Amino acid sequence: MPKQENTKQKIVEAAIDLIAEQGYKGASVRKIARAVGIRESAIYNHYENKEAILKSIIGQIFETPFEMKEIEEKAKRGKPFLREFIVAYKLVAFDKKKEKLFRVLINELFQNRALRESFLQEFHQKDIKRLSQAFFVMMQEGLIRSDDPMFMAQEFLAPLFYFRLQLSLTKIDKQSTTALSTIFERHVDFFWESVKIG
Amino acid sequence: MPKQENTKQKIVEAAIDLIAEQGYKGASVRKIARAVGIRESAIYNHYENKEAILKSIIGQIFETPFEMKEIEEKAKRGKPFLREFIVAYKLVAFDKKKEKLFRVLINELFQNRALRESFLQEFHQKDIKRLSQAFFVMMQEGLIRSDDPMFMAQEFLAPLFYFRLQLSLTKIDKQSTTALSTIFERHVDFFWESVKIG
DNA sequence: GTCTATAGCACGATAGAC
DNA sequence: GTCTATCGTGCTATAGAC
Repeated sequence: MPKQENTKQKIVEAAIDLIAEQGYKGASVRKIARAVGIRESAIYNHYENKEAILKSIIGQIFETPFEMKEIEEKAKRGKPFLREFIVAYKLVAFDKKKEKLFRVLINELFQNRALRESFLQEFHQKDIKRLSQAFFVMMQEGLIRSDDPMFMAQEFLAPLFYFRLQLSLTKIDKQSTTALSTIFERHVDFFWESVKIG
Repeated sequence: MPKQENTKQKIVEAAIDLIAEQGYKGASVRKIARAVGIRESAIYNHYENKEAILKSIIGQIFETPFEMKEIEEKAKRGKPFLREFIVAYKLVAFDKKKEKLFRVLINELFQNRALRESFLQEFHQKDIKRLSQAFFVMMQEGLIRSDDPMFMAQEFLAPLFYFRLQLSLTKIDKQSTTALSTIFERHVDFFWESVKIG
């Protein structure tokens, strides 16, 4: 890997750290350069301007963290599918890098239209679609009660987002996250109890 | 009301508008003064500094929007209690001023420790406590299945927050909110179906 | 690809006249 | 209580030497 790419990556990593902590406006080119160990002007050899760095970061936020194959097949098992989903979700929520990107997301959600649209489309719709497919299968199999699969997917997903936010907020102040460590599994249990048949 | 208080209020209103739109760092004293129709220096006759304005706004975010009296009595009716709760919640979510304050909250959640703590304690805990009380009564009355009332309250509340965020994001880009207008009521229906007995 | 130097502007805040 | 004027700082970005 050439030296250029190394510095470019260092810049974006430093920017993620700073934007997660202080927001886009607080993450000045000066501070980013200082964190990387170069001068401000050198930044512009790698990115056209400050906004280009943000764009590159936004791209990373919505990189699919995990693929789920054979949804229809796995969904037939019912609750184990949800457990598997939650394991993947937790992996993302507790991942250090992904957590930083989550903070960037929240920080800039109301400032950046492209971010908003990606959030509503990628972040939200993609999971909703996948889950509603699974719930549809479960309904057909008679595992869960009949309802609108899309809405059921929303109901399953929405608390996860909230718990993830709580986790992030708790972590930033270095408070104990033990109360939150099992909350994702409890959610699956509660939800399954809510929709299962028999 | 003296003229002083009038200007002071204008300042904080302008600040809310600007912070909701551009964040705390984007809402410069210059811009606030311009919106009020005075010079920057005049701001400092009403607030010690910029941060003092923010503090005053943060106080407003957590002013209790609605009291709920006779929780225990109302909870005995079961679903109608949840409906009443959701009506109050919707009133807040769709209120213009409260929606601006919600944006301020999200914008500065990771930047301001006092805001974070108030969010976790006031915003979250207060509703949780109230709801878990109600669910406890409903369990005693045999209206809903037995479970941890606190967790059930979380499960009821978490989607509301997510839907409120979705609503705010949709409104900011002036997209249609019709799909979201009934989502709160649907949530109550879904939830009640999930926990009711018989 | 990094440096020094600098342009040009916006920021928060203060001093002092009225 | 508001004004004009100003200070010192930090900001994004560019020019040009090495």
